Amino acid sequence: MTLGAEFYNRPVLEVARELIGCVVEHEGVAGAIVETEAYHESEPACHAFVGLTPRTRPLFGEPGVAYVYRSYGIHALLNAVCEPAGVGAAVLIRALEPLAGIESMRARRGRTRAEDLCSGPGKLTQALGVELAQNGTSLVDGSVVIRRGERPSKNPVVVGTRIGITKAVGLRWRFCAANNPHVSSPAL
DNA sequence: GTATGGATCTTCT
DNA sequence: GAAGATCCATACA
Repeated sequence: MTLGAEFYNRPVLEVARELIGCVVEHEGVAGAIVETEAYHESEPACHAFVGLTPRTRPLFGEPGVAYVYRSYGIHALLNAVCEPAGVGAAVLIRALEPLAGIESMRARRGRTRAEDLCSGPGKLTQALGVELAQNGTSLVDGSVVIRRGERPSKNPVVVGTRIGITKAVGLRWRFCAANNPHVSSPAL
């Protein structure tokens, strides 16, 4: 059961919280989301804050679409576009707990420990095989899909401050599964 | 165990 | 030309 576009067509903070425990899948490789961050055009840490550019165009597009961009020249970061078309908002997927296709993840990552496969936004895209080519593709019926998790209420969610940014540092817009070894960094 | 620098792309100054 | 929503290998304590 994949999440429909209506799931993403809501306030980005709600979507970010509810994505915890959901499953991301790409070409048979899958992982449960254990950490997300919300970004919205109303705050300066969001790429959409500067307005619509060729790079940020997917952020302002239809909800339920993937926004993949390159960070620090090397890493691809995976976001899920939220809120109605015209509003620049997205949820950054920061960490996964490996569920399926773990051997593929290991082969792509060159790591063996499960905690090293998806415990960071640049790592999980590499583990899943997601690249800039997926930018703008649908998360509802595209090659990368997000579906409802099998363990709905078993994931207590902790709120914290976002990581690796210099603007709007104080907003507590990071959500992660409590006591999960696969998060990139424990919440405050 | 902590610290530092390299990789390398898009955008803005 | 510099900085950024990062990760990893290497160098030292």
